[in-house]
Amino acid sequence: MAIGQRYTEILDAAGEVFARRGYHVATTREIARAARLSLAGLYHYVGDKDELLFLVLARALDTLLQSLDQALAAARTPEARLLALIRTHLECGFTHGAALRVINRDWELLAPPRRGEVAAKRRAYIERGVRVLADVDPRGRSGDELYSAINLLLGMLNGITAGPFVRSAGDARVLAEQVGGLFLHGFLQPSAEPHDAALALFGGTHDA
Amino acid sequence: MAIGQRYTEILDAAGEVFARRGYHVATTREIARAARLSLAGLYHYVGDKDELLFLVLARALDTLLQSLDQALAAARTPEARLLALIRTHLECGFTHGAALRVINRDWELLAPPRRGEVAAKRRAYIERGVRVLADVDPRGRSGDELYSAINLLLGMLNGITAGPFVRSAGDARVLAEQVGGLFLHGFLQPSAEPHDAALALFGGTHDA
DNA sequence: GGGGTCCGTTCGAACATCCGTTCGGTCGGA
DNA sequence: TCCGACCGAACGGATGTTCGAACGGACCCC
Repeated sequence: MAIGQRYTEILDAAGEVFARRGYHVATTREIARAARLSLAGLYHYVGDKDELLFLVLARALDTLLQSLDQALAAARTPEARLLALIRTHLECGFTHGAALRVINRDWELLAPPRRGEVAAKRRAYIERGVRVLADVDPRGRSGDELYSAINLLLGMLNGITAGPFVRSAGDARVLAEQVGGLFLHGFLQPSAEPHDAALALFGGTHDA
Repeated sequence: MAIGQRYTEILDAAGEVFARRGYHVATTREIARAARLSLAGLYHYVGDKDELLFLVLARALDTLLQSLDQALAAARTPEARLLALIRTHLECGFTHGAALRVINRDWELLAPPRRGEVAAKRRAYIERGVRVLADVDPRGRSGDELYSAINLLLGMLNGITAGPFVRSAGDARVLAEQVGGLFLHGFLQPSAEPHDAALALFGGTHDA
């Protein structure tokens, strides 16, 4: 492949616009302008608005999966692997927040043939999560239970990255520890770490 | 007020269509058809598509808040109150799943004046959650920490109700216990209850 | 080296369609 | 006769998409 540089620029622009405005509010004209291209020029590179969304989603999921595998390989203990998963997810949510937001909100808008492909990548990602959870699980939970648990965890993480929180990548590390601690030991855990100001870093779900 | 019955029928239809298709994909013609009304007939009752979304959201949030207050008043211990919150949220997500889905996905699409009103209701709901969490908190967490924690919890719950899980209201009770247990005691908790098949009730995030 | 020609890139302008919204009018009961 | 409920038909605008053409460098043949 080794796709042209112009091509990736267009995908970057499209991803940014999709994330900021949502698939249906974003117009092809707006995307073309963001890519510094005329409308017809955009259609020279891409056949369809749907294809544009697909490319953005596929690329984002690929880098997310790649980052995850890299982080998992570097971690030693099962617990560290879980922390790595959480941190990677948050980091991707902060740095490429644009793309991740599109993934969670707009991927169902894809036309069926391409949606299946994106769904497969999503499943692969969740599959990784299940294996990580299985390793830290003290009691032998069933696959379905682990599947549910990882969905709960991802729900928490997406709740963080979806809202207008802090977006510094530096926060991801300390934030991951907090979230991981809560997930592993629960809200009732007496007092895990003394650096408790971190959870206060991100706020709530506000409006404009 | 005591709004006419036809009016609430229209809101029901609109909420169902919004939930199934999303705000921008749903057309006023589709909503009119679902309400067994002509297009112009729909506009006799409602001035705007935006107003329609607002009414759906406002009504859903009102019933959610009302159900929550009712459940909270009936619960005795702080822990029971947290369970009640979780169960109410899940029940609303299952029975009126349509509306809740709209709340989490489409409320940002409202035009600014009405969006503020909905945001206020949202904040009121979260405020309830913060107070509930404050009561079960063993260490004295700050308001911001509690705020973050309730957002994490709601993220989990929305992750459940957003996906294509089981929608029977009977599941909500046992599911709430499972989720509540996980949130309070953590994933590492050795073995809380023996009835572990419940978490397996709901599946993952699939496609069509 | 020069003229000709292809081809990738880019554009302005339009086309077709769909969607939110409105207008004028009909019908039936008070 | 009035009035609210309801409808068929249209209007205006926005949006995804396409068409035909211009520009410019690469390559070829003489």
